[in-house]
Amino acid sequence: MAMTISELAKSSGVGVETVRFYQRKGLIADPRPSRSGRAGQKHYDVEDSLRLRFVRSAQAAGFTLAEIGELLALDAGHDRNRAREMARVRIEAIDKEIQRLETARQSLRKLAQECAMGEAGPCPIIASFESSEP
Amino acid sequence: MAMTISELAKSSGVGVETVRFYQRKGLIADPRPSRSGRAGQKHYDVEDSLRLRFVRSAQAAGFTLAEIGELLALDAGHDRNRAREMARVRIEAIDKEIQRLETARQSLRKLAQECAMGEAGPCPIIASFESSEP
DNA sequence: ATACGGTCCGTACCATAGTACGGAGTCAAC
DNA sequence: GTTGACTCCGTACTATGGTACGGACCGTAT
Repeated sequence: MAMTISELAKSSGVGVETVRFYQRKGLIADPRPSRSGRAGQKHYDVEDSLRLRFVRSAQAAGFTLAEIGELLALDAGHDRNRAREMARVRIEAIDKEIQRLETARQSLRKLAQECAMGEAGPCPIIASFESSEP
Repeated sequence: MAMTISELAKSSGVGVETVRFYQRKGLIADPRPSRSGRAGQKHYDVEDSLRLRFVRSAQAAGFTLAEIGELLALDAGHDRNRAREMARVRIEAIDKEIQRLETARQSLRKLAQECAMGEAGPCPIIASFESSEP
């Protein structure tokens, strides 16, 4: 059950330094000095591993580390309403971002296509800022 | 036609400091000492404004400032193939990102829904890392 | 003539999310 | 009894994209 920091890191697909960074940020539990292991070393268990995985997946959902810290605090206080609210806000932000990316994608595709046909003149991908030269 | 730096900044919706920052990065043309204006001051024109707008829209498409610098250099060398290639790569990256966001959105929505119905137990948004507590 | 607003330039600082480094300790094997 | 692997801890550094600050200067209005 007990893991060293490098085992924990490997089990969650992050680096040792990243684990320590999250520790400093309070995102994973304060490591407990091990009773049964080497003096001065900490040990971690499956709970820590799952918590670390939660951090990574919350990050993938676009939460910042600060927000993830808040989610963890909310959980400690059993504040489900606030957690749901945060999820809602994040979903809205994701939707906006998807919209923005799709717009960018469209215009980029259009420009690339214009650029592909016709070798004359400046590339339209870049030309926009040249269109009013003397 | 000639503008001061603050007029240029305003015309493109950025701050004066940001204009100078882009200048240092070589993203907008070296300002020319003004002939007709105040001694020691630079002036800018519509071309600069368009260039600044190009930087902002390329940024919106997800290009980094370094890539934008490359695009501008390519334009100077009339290298349309490379510009098209960069656009293609960027479109692929955008597609991947949209996919990633849609996945994140789905799982977040699912979690929020699970959280909404049923007040018992820990919030599923956060609970994942608690599921194996003793 | 001096205060005000604007500019120039260099440098420092901010947030975000890590990554690296150096010194010290500890354990196990050889 | 020393080497190697691993850990701890603090601090520093990285990249990205800005943002702010302080001193100097310039021109105009009062």
